[in-house]
Amino acid sequence: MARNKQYHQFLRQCGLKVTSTRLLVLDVLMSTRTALSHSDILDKTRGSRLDKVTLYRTLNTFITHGIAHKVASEDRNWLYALHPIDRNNTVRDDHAHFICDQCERIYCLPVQTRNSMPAPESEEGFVIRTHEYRLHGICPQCH
Amino acid sequence: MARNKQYHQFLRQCGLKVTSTRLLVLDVLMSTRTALSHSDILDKTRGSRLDKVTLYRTLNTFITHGIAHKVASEDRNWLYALHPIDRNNTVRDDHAHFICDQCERIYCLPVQTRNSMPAPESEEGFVIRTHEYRLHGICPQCH
DNA sequence: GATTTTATTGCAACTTTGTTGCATTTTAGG
DNA sequence: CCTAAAATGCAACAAAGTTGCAATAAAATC
Ligand SMILES: [Mn+2]
Ligand SMILES: [Mn+2]
Ligand SMILES: [Zn+2]
Ligand SMILES: [Zn+2]
Repeated sequence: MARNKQYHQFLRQCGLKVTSTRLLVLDVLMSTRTALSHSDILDKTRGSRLDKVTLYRTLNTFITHGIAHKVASEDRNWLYALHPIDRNNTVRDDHAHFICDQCERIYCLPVQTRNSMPAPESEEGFVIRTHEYRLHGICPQCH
Repeated sequence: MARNKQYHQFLRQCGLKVTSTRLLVLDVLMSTRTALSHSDILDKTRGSRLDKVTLYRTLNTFITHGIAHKVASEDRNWLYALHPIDRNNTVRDDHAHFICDQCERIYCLPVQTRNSMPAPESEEGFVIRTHEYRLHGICPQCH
């Protein structure tokens, strides 16, 4: 409940009205290391009669306001996560998505940026603007 | 129709029965540069009364037999493509997916392998086995 | 070439994920 | 406290994909 004040301030900074739904969803997303699906979040908020449509809209609002982003899971639905934050509290938009082949959880991991971006091989006319690294393997939980 | 003989041989090599559906889908996938969705393929085969379930099953068969692979599109559904083939006719499983931000087409592009894989930064316990590069930008068609 | 075996196909019904329209409620600011 | 604007809940809908089952087509054996 001390958190709530911080979340409140944070939402207002983002130009959003503060609602109980937004505080709730923000808290769920804050308290996980892995990206969560819409139904994961619904499960974690059982008892708070949060409507599924409202949750979809809340997540989209978070995305359009730069609070969260979504990642496609291996079984074709969206997982949502807050933007990873650096040691110096700045948002890292250059990060990788680690997909555990065993538990299927997806983690947003900071990666070493010294690696150069893979360039298309002898292909002309492809102009790269952004990129996403998806890493597959085994996560610490499943090791 | 000269192609059909090649496809026929190819399917048998893969341990699959030769059916008109498989020949048809193989031909569609052969004759495109970009990954296609289930409904793209249905559209391109209109007139051949190919059932949607049969198409899903055919695509999955191609995947489990190493003929094709699927890529998640930006709007959360699967696009299917044959494995890209090298100059020396060997399958490249190390390639990038180029997503055009304008036309939303996805291309499988060979990439220079000299770039090292991005390693997780100071994170322990993540064992990377494979990876996928997703590159966003503008494709030659939309340039 | 006909027969048998086995895999593939088509259809209907269903599930899961996500969207739209609209009436009601909540928020923020004066 | 009052008001305008935004957020919410509900019902109905749409798209993507799956399951079970009976009918059909491929290929192996004779
Ligand atoms: Mn991420
Ligand atoms: Mn590919
Ligand atoms: Zn795991
Ligand atoms: Zn394009």
